Amino acid sequence: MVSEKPGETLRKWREIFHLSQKEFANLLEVKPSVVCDFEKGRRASPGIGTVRKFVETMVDYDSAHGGKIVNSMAGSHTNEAIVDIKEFTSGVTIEKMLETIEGEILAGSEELIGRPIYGYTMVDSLKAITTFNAFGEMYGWSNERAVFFSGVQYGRSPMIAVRAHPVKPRMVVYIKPKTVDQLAPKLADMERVVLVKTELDEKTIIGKLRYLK
Amino acid sequence: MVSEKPGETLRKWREIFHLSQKEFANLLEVKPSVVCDFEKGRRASPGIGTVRKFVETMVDYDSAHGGKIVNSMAGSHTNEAIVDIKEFTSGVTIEKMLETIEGEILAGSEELIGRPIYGYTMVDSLKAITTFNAFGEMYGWSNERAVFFSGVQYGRSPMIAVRAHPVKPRMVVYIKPKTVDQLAPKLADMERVVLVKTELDEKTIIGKLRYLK
DNA sequence: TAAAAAATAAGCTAATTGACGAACTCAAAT
DNA sequence: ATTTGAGTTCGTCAATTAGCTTATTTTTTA
Repeated sequence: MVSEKPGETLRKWREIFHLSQKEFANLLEVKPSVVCDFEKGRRASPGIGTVRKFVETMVDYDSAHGGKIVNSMAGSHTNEAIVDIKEFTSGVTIEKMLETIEGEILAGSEELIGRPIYGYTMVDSLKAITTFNAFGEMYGWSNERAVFFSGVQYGRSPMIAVRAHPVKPRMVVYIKPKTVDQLAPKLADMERVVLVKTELDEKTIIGKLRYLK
Repeated sequence: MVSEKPGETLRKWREIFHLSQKEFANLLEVKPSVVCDFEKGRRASPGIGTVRKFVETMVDYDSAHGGKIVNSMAGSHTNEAIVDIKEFTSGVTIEKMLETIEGEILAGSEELIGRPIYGYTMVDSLKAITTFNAFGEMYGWSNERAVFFSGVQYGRSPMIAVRAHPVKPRMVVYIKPKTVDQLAPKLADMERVVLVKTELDEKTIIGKLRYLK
């Protein structure tokens, strides 16, 4: 929608949802001419409020009819490996994060822990590897984030995965690792990632992180 | 950005790009107070033109600095940015491809242009970046392929993306670039990639390539 | 602690949006 | 040949945005 021709995009969507201008206008509680004006680009730069209203109306309409269209689009492959994924509304420093999760630093220099991160992803290590490529969906809207791995044995494969993947998080946290192989901190240093372990369990961590914004 | 609080989102992004309000305002060619107004929500529903301007400015700024941030986001999510992606049923030489798209070579030695490629991907540079999906899904069945970039400004960040990504195409085509930064051919040479520009537009190219098999 | 930088706030103008409704085109159906 | 319905155009107008300038407050940094 944020394109040169938002009107054309809007029209495409309306057509996908099989709505006439009149029907759509009724749902929106505006007159059909308004819909037309937008589609034909009389208003070149609609406010995002308007855009949101339009999109929400179509989605609501679709859910009320069984969600056929939306479901067929959403990557409904909810990845089992991803336990939790969240964005913060503002940056949280790695330092702050460390306190919150009672983490112990395994790798990462002083300068790195001042950097802000904007969200986190919690992954079940075993599932991430055995099920298909969870690493693609690991990143939310920012990769300036922390990635938590649970079910860690030696902490080798998670770091190798991070190393192999083109997108790097800023912080990797091992949840209750059995032991930590000496290779892991070395890889973390190479990637300039802060590597941390915590003895808290998954639920406790999620609970504590809820109050970070 | 199309959220309840576009201002907060905007700020988050500005911070990720490590820009002060003043710096960002300078890039946008507006006064700092304007940036503040948006971030603090004095304008609740900015036009999508404004949104686009803001995003493009950040992306351009990033490209001019090596595209670190944008490149590091590559990998996840869906594929709005991919305009077209196709596999040939047999190998087509780069030479043949050049003729077809009326391309002009910017980098790449004689020996390279005899190599066969097996498909192509056409990417909208801006969308690749603004929709955060980018270069992860660029490769089809074979990486022995051409990658077309449309919406190229200076051709810097596309080549840097290629350089950063573990999988390399054989051929990179810029569709109607504004200008081509001298860095691009250098990077292409390093990667042993044939770099080409064409003045044909996307649709024409897709049309012509349809008849290659 | 003082000075500098960054961010907010407030007030103002011009341009644009968001909405309406009436008149209009164009195809298809009667 | 006329009706119907979907879509378009356009004049109008209040509300909002986009921008400026000039303080003022908050946060950093020296």
